[in-house]
Amino acid sequence: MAATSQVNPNQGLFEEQEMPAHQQTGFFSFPPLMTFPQLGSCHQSPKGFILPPSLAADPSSTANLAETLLSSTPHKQREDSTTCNLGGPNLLSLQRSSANLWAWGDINECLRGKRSDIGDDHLGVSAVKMKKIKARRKVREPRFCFKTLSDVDVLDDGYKWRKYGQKVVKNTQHPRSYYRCTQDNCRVKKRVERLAEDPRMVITTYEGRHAHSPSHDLEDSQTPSSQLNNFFF
DNA sequence: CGCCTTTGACCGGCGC
DNA sequence: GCGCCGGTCAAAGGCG
Repeated sequence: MAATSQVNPNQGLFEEQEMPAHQQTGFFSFPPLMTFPQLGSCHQSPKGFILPPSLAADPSSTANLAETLLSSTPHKQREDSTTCNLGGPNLLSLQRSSANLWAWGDINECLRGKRSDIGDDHLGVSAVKMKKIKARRKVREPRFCFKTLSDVDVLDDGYKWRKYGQKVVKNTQHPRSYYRCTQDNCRVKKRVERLAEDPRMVITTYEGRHAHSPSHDLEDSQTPSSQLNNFFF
């Protein structure tokens, strides 16, 4: 896919700036229209990015886009959790919480569509719950997740992964797989599972940031991911 | 032989 | 304190 234009680096994808009232629900403030080299344009809705059909239909491109989004997150915000709200097959949105809430259970419920008000979930938690969350709060890597319509579980995001575990989680028919980046000194992990309601959808959750370029770069320095990463930083 | 997946065991957090 | 659950470990086996 040819790039029509490039992202203005000064836009600061995840800069916390003049958040419109209607977006102050935990979502990052995105520019209204994002154009990703080689991936095409993504219009922004109050809920996140609306992926063009060509992009939404391509799992690899979606994975690359998600990686790009995390790559462009300012350091101070990477300290927070960044999760993806799954509003639909073509919607990719990232959610910020004010604390590093390590509550996979919440995310999992989000993924299963059991909650419609994800923003309120994080912003309106009870004091008791917050206390418990803080108690279990640890220094964790930034993470985000997204879903993709795909026949294959592992999307080609340009990195090389090694599977280190598989688990059947409660109330799901499909096992969850755990992967680690094979690169030395890279502690990035990802989880892959199928959406309970729609097994055609793959839920991919990334944790951490790669300290290296995608493995494809070793063979081809002109890959989209390389361009994107170099572009943002 | 090296790298990978598989899979049961183990561990720690959490709710009751 | 106990049991459940998710996440990780590590041994074993497969594959190129």
